[in-house]
Amino acid sequence: MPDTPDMAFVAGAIADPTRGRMLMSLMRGQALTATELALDGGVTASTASSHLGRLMDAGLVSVTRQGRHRYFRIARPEVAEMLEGMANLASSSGSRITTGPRDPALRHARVCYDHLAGETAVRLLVRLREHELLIGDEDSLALSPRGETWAAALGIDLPALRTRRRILCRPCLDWSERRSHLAGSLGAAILERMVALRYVRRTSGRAIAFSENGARLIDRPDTFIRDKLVCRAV
Amino acid sequence: MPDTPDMAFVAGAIADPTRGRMLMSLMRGQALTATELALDGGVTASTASSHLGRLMDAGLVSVTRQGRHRYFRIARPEVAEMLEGMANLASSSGSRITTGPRDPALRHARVCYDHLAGETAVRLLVRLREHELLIGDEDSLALSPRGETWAAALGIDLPALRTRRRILCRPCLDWSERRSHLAGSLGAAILERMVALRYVRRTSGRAIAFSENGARLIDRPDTFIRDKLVCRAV
DNA sequence: ACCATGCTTCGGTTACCATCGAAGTATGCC
DNA sequence: GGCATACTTCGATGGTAACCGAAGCATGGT
Repeated sequence: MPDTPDMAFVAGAIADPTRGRMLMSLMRGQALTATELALDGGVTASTASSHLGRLMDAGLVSVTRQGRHRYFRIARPEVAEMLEGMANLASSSGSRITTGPRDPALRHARVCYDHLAGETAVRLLVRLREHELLIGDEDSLALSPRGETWAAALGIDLPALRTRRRILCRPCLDWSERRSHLAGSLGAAILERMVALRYVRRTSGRAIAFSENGARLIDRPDTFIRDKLVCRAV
Repeated sequence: MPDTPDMAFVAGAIADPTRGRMLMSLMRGQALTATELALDGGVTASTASSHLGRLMDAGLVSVTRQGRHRYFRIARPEVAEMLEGMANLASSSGSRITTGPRDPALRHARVCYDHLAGETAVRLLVRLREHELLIGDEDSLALSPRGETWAAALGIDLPALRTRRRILCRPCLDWSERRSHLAGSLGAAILERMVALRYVRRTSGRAIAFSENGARLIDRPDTFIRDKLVCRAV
């Protein structure tokens, strides 16, 4: 366990309502400009600039410059995971009222940093386990050999994922559904491939919409991919 | 993702060096009195009392009264996991110098909230995977059928563990070794059993010492348990 | 060159928080 | 009952941080 001063410093970066709102906006997985973050945070540009400096000092966000625009992102997946953990904790410490987004579209499907969240994401995990593409309990997941074939067929480079020091199959508690969906590097890769294949697209804001193929992949991940392979073989 | 004010409030509870030190002391897994925490935090009793109130308000610690003593603990395993994540993040954001405890005894074996940490804990995970008691990558673990038998033989009630909403096999980055050891409800249960069997005992502070049986369990988890079973069958 | 836009820096104001000593309350021991 | 210990509450003090408007700098468009 490392030094506490550093931990308090990192926690301090999160411990302000304005910076918290900024981080939540960034947790949608998209880069945002300083002006956008000022709006989301509800402060002026000068205040936002100061806050963004604090977040960068703490290593929570990184910046890319493009002309006069400054684009900010969550710095690393580990940051997103820690923020998820803290947000879940914060939520569960309070009342028992329904938590998570109120907007039905967001409850249905949204992005949680870099992977699918919402009802459809929970259902996808259920289906993957029913088809024995993922094995183990909901709290202890691993890809089966069949799952490896499935992921490769979807176009996911598993060896590349495994070179990264990041959990492959990480259950993430979906607070709106109070069940888990799939996070980790595999969860991120699945979303990435679905975007690339145009099986999903972002609607305004944070919700996600599925194409017909995307909906079928969610519902019948095994047979959907098998049908695709058969079509290619013919 | 829940509301940001709650997250900022929780982060704010951690965002003070004194409270950070208190939390780190509690991360050793033992209950501590207010006076002990005042000493560890380096403040007077009145300051400590105020800080402990803040930590309780945030749901990070809980208190048990026994006569005039107040015993504080980390409130829930989820809190410990979030603190681990944040501490690891804080450490990795900085320099590349060697992190983790300097004390060789602590590097060798210590408790990280409720499970074994240190060189021996990393070695145990390696051995469990070599013997195919745990399968999957270091970043994606699950118990094998052989592993289920092994855990039951050690005296671990797996069905009971599985009723809990908590990850069974969770890799936890051991910062002193920069490799993973086993956390999660199984990691906690293994330590609990080893304590009950007197295979390990706490030394002063945070380090842990192994009995001969404990050392053999770490080195040869499979054959050690098999030998034990054979002895019982004779 | 001029103007607009995005963003940063500066300086001032206000509110909040961490600290402690003193006093108070509850518990335990003799 | 008296004293010691553990801990909490109160009030005062000092320091820090969040906020903003104004000014300044860099980039882009005409």
